[in-house]
Amino acid sequence: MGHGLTRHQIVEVADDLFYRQGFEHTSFADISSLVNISRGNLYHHFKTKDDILDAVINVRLNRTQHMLTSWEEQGKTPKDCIKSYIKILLTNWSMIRNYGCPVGTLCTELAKLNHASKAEANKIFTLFREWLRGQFTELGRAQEADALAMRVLSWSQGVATLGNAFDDLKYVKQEVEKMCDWLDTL
Amino acid sequence: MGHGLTRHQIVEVADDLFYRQGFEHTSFADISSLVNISRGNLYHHFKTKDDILDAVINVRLNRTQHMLTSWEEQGKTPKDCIKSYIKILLTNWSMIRNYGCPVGTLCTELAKLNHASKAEANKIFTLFREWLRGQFTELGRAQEADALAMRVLSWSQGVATLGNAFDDLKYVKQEVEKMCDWLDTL
DNA sequence: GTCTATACCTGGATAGAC
DNA sequence: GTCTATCCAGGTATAGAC
Repeated sequence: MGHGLTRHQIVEVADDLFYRQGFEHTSFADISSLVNISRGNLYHHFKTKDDILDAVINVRLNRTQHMLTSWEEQGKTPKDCIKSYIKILLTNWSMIRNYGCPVGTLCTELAKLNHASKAEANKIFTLFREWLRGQFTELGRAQEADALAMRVLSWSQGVATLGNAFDDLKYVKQEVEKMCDWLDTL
Repeated sequence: MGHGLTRHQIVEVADDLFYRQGFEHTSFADISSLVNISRGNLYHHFKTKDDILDAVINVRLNRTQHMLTSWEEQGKTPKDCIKSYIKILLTNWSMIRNYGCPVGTLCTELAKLNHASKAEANKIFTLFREWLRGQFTELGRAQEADALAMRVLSWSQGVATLGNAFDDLKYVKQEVEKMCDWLDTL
């Protein structure tokens, strides 16, 4: 199992394809052709497709953690931080529009496949949940912090799903505004 | 192309499998073995897998339409009707828990596959949307009826996705209550 | 570490006997 | 209408040469 540049590229490409095409729909041929290595060579780096998935989930967990940390560094108040989360609906709109929310769609796909890594994928949701809970706690809402975190999570999930289905940027913009307004009333 | 009992059974089984396993993950072998016919025979009834999908979407559209009509017959007020919609989260919890929302998950899968029938599947969302809009209009909220309909749709979508990911019935119950309370304040 | 070749299986789809 | 046999493409995975 390599740990070098090629392996890194494989995970990067797989991450992208799993998001855009779905895990199951992505083949070894898809990945290897984009990395410019042979199919057989892929197996030198990863024994199975499930191994690639685990590596992808790990990368997503790390990337999410870094994003959350950088939001905390940039935002002055907890509300600023939470708004950074809300606004990814717009920041990533060009992707969400076509492929939905990367977290939600992976979790639902793995749920249907009854995949062994389903629990790992769910951890990405948990990461967001606990971070949001922390922000609401800092806001002085310790008692209802988890419920508020879930509220923000589910709101954005719903908007991502419907924004994707109806391909409606205007709607997403309105909802993002509503969410920010709602947050300001807290 | 047959129109008899077998064809009906095929669509019924495919409907169930597409929901539980996903469209792509469901094979002709899966369907034919459950209908107790040979794989080859399946092709007597449907030329392609996409044809089966179209038939399934059609059935779902019809079923949804009937459900909406029966809600109107049962509910005395528009709020009763909307609550019938909200409560499917609990009525169908044993399925949502494992496989998510049948409408949302099909739409996101077809979006990733860039499937020709994506637009057809989205019509199920539209059916709910327009029916909800009608209910809010009757409630005397004509001007904001569509926005309210989208609000209800996205709220339930978000709750279904997170309820599925965290396998949390208690959370779903709380959200259903919150949605009903919110509706009562309108 | 990288590549080719290849085994093996499953899936979608067709042809033709009954 | 139903079946078997079969084709072909594509997918996962392995062996072994370089």
